[in-house]
Amino acid sequence: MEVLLMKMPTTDADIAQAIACHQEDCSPEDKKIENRRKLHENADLNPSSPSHEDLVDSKEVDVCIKCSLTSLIHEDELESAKAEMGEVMEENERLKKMLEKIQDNYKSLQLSFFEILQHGAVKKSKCSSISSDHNDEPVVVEPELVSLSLGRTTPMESVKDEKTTSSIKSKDDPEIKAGLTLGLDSKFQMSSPKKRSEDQVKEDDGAAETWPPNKIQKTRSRNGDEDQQNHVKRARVSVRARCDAPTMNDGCQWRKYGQKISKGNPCPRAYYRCTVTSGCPVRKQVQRCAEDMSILITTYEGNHNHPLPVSATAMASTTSAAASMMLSGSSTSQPGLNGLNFSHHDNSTARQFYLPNSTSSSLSPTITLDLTSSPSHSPSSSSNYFNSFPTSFPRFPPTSLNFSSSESNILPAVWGNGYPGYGTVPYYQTKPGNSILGNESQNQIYQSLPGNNQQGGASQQSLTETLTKVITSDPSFRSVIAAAISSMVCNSAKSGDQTDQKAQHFGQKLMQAIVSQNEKGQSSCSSSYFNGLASSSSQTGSSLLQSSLPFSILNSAFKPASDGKELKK
DNA sequence: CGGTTTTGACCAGCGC
DNA sequence: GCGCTGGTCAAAACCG
Repeated sequence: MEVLLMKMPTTDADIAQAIACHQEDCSPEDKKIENRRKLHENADLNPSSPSHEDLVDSKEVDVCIKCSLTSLIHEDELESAKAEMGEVMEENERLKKMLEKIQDNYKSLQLSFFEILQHGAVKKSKCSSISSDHNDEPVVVEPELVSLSLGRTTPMESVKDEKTTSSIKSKDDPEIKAGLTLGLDSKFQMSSPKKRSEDQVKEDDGAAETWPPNKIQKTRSRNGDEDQQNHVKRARVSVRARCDAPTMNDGCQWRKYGQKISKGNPCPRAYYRCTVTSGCPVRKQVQRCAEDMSILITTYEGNHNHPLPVSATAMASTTSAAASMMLSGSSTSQPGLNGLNFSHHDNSTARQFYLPNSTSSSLSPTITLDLTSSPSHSPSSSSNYFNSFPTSFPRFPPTSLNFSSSESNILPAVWGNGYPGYGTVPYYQTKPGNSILGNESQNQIYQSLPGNNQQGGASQQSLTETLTKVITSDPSFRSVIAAAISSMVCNSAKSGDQTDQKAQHFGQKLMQAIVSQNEKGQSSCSSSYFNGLASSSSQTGSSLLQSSLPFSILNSAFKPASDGKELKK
């Protein structure tokens, strides 16, 4: 956003300069035309002048007409450019104010966050002593003790994770264990109880926080099973997107460290490691879909331990929020508990578009974000994803969210763009435990998703209302939706046809509502609110996203502890 | 020359 | 125990 603001002219002088530059940029041919236009303008002013009488040749007349038209076009262009500049300036001012608000709020929230962390550290000691005294009772995990880590792990957070998981260890229900250690770096307690107790501390200061240097890693992987334990327990987020490039440009820097032909797919799977910082534990696997080579399946694993480039935040927030949603779903994956009726499906369903069926993937919780719109390739993505639970599924079944765009199949612009450098906005943190969707929300999601809309021609307004309820009811889902909408909006901005522009406007309104929602902290938002925004913005969603996402997630980090309590139900 | 990619080897987990 | 498979390592090759 800063880059955008820098480039935008803010004064009339800037506009004049920009216009001058525009004129200077004209080709020599344009300049000739411009000179001739001026010549003929003079001639028009003095019709009786000899030069005008010389224009008897029809060709000359034609040229004159052409020049006049050209001059008109140029004037129109200038005027429209000026008008655009004016609009851009207004937009610029709005964005500046928005940015200031966001920065202020971010600072205050950051302060609050660290305060809570400090309080949590004090409470942890109390809590541990209490838990040791009351081993029979389930340990109540304080809201502050739930990991706020999503995407980026700070040492303080990792300490929290450690404490959290250690507190959870005393719980009997393994599902709840998994669910309460939320976050992308959540450590699913997949190992046997014996191993767990021994490895717990090692894991938490190990790869889950920062990937050890290669030599250390090698030593560790050769000597022990810490790494295996870690990678087994990490949540994975798989993103399906149409992409012609060998790999999606998601804004991060990756280094390929391996390639493997996997069973069932002729396309090799490539293994990448994040190289933004040397110790970043994030890895991703990239593989083309066996059934549709145009679909790229990118599976992310781990948390970035560094600030992300602006262009990477959309993907990171999406995957993080999705992971947290999925993990919280895992915690309540028993149908009888909350009737969770979306996103889980068994491996057989997942294999329709080929998901890794490896030993580790069957153990790792995996969520799939389907950003393609290929019902023919993945019927499950539009229907089965949100169907009832399978009667049996692996312990951590792949989980899917379908954000298919009905019109745009191309890769979201946010991910397809270049690498604009690091933003000033640090990677956001959230309280993943908040991501549990209530039944109502899930049903609303179910009903509002394109593939599941019973009334195909439902009005946009009702859809908006439904989305609004869903979004406002769950902060984490806000971020997911915002990122998904952003991707669609960006697609629309690229293609630029009329239908897409409608979708673009809708996305902008929705995202502005999300931003506003976060600013006001309201619990509901009427559809009239969206309507009021109908003509308020001409900005593309990508920039809005940058402002909205951190906000929504930060808000979610401070959602009252009621969500955490819901977890246990 | 430093960073990245390629590629064969190695290791661990799982199923039979 | 053996074979299969996925994931990772590390030396060599490649590239800017």
